[in-house]
Amino acid sequence: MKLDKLVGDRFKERPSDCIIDSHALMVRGGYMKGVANGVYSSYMPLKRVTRKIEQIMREEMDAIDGQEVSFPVVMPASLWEESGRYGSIGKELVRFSDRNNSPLVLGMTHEEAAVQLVRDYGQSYMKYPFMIYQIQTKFRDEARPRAGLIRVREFTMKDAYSFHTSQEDLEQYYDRAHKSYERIFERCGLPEVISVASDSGMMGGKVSHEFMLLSPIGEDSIAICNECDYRANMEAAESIISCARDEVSNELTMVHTPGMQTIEDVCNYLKADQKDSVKAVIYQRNSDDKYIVLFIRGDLEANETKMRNHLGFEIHPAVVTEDCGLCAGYCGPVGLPSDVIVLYDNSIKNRNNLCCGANKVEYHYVGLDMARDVANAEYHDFAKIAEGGVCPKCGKPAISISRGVEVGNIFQLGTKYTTSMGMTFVDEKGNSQTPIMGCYGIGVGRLAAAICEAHHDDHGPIWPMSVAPWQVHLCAVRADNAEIKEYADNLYNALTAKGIEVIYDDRSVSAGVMFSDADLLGVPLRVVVSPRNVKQSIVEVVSRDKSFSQNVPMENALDEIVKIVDDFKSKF
RNA sequence: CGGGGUGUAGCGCAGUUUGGUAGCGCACGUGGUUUGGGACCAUGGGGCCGGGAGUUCGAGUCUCUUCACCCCGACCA
Repeated sequence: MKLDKLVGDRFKERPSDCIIDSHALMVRGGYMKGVANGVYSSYMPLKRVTRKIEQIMREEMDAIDGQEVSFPVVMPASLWEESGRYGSIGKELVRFSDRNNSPLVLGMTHEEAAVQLVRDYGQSYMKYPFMIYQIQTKFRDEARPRAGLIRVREFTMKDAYSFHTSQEDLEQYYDRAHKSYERIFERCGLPEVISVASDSGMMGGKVSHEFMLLSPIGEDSIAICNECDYRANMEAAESIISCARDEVSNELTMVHTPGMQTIEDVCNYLKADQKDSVKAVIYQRNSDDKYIVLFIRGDLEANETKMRNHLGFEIHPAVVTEDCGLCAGYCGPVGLPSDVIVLYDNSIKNRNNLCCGANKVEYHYVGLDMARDVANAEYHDFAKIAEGGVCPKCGKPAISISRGVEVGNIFQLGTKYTTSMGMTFVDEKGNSQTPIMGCYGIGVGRLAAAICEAHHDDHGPIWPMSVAPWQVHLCAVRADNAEIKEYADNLYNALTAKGIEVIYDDRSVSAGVMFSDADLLGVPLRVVVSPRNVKQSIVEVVSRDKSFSQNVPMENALDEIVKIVDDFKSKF
């Protein structure tokens, strides 16, 4: 490819609306262009990167016995009604109608399509297990796309679905898929991606993992134990709090606390440790705005995901009105109105001598004894794990919290879709059974952005050889010089003939422009033909990250460069 | 959906307070001088100042209204 014909502008200034580096560099480097909020077109360099990522995914999916298939982007609403998701999913699912007023949806995920494709086929246990996958466009009408390709509305995803006759078989395959994912990220130049236990949310099923690139730009918080191998999404991480109890319980006493509405104010005013306080966090049920009050130790945060999972319905932070019977800022477990749902976190179980709201404006209690004063409370884990928290696995207080970009996930789906969509098979004994599913997804564009985010400098991306848009960036400095031009042309043709992917810059521009463009394209190896080098009868070969530099003799530059490229390919 | 911000050339921005010929830098075209880290001189092309409605002799600027985009939050199967 000749650089002077490469469609897409590269420029110096960072676009003002790009917050993260990968987005800015990919816009500046002529990789992509915004079309609408969260919708992008790709120019050739990005297309070549994602094509290589997709090819790696194909090879790894095929290696675990996957079969590539293709599902439709547009599906009839009736298919989604079978699983019940047509009604249960919110506005992220785009719904529209065709000319006959038949309702349609845009595919945001393809469990339904996968079951529809194989349910007639998979009627005998002998057909199992099998896995089908596709690499295709999805559309999710996200409330707030952001950060370039990290969170978009339209994106390409590799999604895979496996079908099994037993939980054991699913678990065995799930483990293979897990290892396959590790290989994919490693081959894409991101060996640092880690898997973390995650909350399965409304997808159904129990066990799931997210593959995370640790990065401050990430949208997820991850709890990592510094003492053992425990790693979990904050949403899923169990919070363990030791509950020491004072020997003597004081009497429950109401105290006047004028204007003290926050737990911090109250504790300062009462000279109490926040760990000896109970705070109320108030939510409402989405369906009818019924109030839900969570009581939790004052220094801890509520984990809304755990609350949702326990309650089994959606909630949102409450709007506390004057007449709802709850005193904002003074809400406590004693004397609460009876028409609210009350939850108690493990962190206050068995505690005594606590301070809490008195359900009376400007009053709090001290001397609260949970066992004595709130006798029939049930305690569960509703707290967010915190920095320095206790590891659920090894028990040491060694949890640290990091941010991460979710580049892939795997779920043990169970029978949610096969049951709702009536997929069955006949087992060895002639009994009808429901197949068990797993699903496995990776966002292609997000992975490309994550690679760029993890591997770049101020001047541009530094693509790993395995996903780089080209393998060699050939610069003919002073291409207006006939000797330079002829040599570089020949080298370009010879390298291309050897099957090496070369982007060739023979423009009559200054070296600065040439090198800046090369930096933005991030090709791992740069080959420079220039008057200075010709004078010494050499061709210069340098890596994009500057860790490698070698001058090869002009007369056998071709063979030397081929050798260097092969060497780089073997190191990804 | 709540809060904040921005819309002026492909990109980055000034001009808006106080209404009076549409500007600057980069990029792009042409001619020339340059040539190892985003060169220089000259000279060009490119704008419904996001859209609509108003006020006014006159609106990028004032009023109303809409739309789009960005950020924070909520949501995220």
